[in-house]
Amino acid sequence: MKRTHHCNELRRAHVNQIVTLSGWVHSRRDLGGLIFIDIRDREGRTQTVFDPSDWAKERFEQAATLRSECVVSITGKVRQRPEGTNNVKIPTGEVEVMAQSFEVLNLAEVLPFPVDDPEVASKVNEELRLKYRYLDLRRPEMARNLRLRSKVANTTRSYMEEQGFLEVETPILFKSTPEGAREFLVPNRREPGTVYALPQSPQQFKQMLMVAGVERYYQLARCFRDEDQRADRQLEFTQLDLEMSFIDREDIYALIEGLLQRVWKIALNLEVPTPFKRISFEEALNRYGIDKPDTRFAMELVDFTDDFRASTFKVFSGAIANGGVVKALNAKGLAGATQGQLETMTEYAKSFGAKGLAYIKVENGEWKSPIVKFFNATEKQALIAKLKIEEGDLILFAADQWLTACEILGKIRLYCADVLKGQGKLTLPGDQFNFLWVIEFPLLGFDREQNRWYSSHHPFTAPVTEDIPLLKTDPKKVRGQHYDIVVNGVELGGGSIRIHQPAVQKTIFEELLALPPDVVQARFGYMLEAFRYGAPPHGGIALGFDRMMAILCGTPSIRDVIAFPKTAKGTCLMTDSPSAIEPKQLRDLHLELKVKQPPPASAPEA
RNA sequence: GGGGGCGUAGCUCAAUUGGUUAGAGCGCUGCCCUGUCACGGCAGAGGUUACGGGUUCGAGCCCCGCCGCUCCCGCCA
Repeated sequence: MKRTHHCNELRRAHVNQIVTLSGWVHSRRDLGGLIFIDIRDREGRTQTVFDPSDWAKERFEQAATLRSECVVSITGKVRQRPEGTNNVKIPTGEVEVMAQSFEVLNLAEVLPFPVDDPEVASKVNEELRLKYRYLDLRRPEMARNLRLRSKVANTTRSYMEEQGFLEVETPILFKSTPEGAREFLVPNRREPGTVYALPQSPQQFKQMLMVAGVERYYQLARCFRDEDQRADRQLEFTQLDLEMSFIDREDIYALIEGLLQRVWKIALNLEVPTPFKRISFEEALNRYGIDKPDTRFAMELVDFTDDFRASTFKVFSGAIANGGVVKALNAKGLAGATQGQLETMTEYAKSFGAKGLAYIKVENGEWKSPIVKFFNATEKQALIAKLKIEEGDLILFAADQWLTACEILGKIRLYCADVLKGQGKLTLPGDQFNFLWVIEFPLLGFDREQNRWYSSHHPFTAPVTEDIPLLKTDPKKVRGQHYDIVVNGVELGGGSIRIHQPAVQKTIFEELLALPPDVVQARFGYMLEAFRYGAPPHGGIALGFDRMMAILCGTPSIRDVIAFPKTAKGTCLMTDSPSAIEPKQLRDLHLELKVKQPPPASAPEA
């Protein structure tokens, strides 16, 4: 019996046809005389009916033994359901299949957790879901995520092809470039002591493709970073990686806006307006305290540096005298914050090196605060005017160096938003997507501990042309031609116009990043050489594909959009990897273990 | 590397200040049931309270350790 239709296909138009459905027993309702078996496949489910008058007693009893998740083929005649028995919850609910014959293709033991009940299944311990991922993926919600991912990948590829991009695969076995994220290393059997590294991104290869004259490259590229994980970070993840020649930033903006517009239309049937808003790094920090602002709610930071420059409150005026700033935000309606909530916010402030967190609770027409007694009338008036203070508000202050003060309040702003959401005072519509380009990042940051400059993005980012003279005089002021695409507070991706002149690249490596020439030669020599043979101006971007899918699927964790994700500790609970290896494998690789090797999985526990 | 949360039946969860035989719903097994779709009814089985110690007359509960999952900070050019 070969299947003739899938389980989401039959409608009234199919009535009287003989059909065969194949799939899993989703549920069985045995009424004694009459048995209903819902058969489920990837597409949906269909009700089949076993009527004893159609069957030999023995065969009918066999049908009664079919239980959840057995794999079956059922053949029968499609008919309209009797009056009043339609199931409006499923698309096939107007018809049913009167079973005439069935074949059990495989039995199923009782599952470790239910896959047929979304309410229960969505709450199942993730450890169990990961161990039995093949069952977890049977759940319609997870299957939907996989399907949407495939659809979006497909949409992305068509769009990129339409735009003249070539999909090119780059190596997974790459070389170690120990700047940046920790890498996964692969020992080389052929030359003891040497290793490959798995790429953190195809960055260098895609730039070489530009030198190669590919002009427009893209790839759904697997990337690897051996860092600790998060809900939105896995050891291996997928990026839409692309690079273009003979373009400027505007071309990238337009390309990505077009792509996201199409993806959102196809995945969610939503019209995304373009062009996206743009905000400079500096403005993002000033207003939201973070370089990936969630602009769906305001609660913006307000500057009070000028108002408190001469204040008798030394915590504020002192910070300003030290070259710092005073900033505040108004958490509207949060005057009732608990002691614990205030402590959490104070901890945020302290984690940035602040001594504490100044606040004002506006309750019963009164300003309740340990610091308000230090404020004079003018200062109070400035607060009321700029923060629009009203009954029930909670005002929070940061007085510190500019970046630190912004970041403290940025954290607190997000925390307050979470609290307000929990109290139902802030509601963000599920179909609101605030896309935003964050631009004009500083090209370099300064590491006080190591007393050296580092690239805030990566060392291939081109400076803004008019800032190039500042490279040697005031590196801190140099802006990079870098851009991040942000949606609802999530960094969806980032990229830049790259350096294509060997001299500029060399200056960055050797003079600013202070890499010794021999190190530069060993790591990047081939790039510098390549740039000498006619490198076109070029730039690109990479979008976190898993993150984008998580947003589209409405889930907080990228694990829900990756078929076989790893745990926070980097293990695969289904296959039990990583695992110990045989001594012979170590010998082949010329490796010796300094730690006691864990016992092979088959050995009994010691 | 650090901080928080969780771990009780196959699953989801209860269990008063530390006090009787650790309960419920779902699932499972058996019987009954011809229009169910969260089918219904009756009966039943199912527990090393993650694991190892400790305190106590007595520990699911308190303490120490350890394992696992998870969230966050650091980290992620």
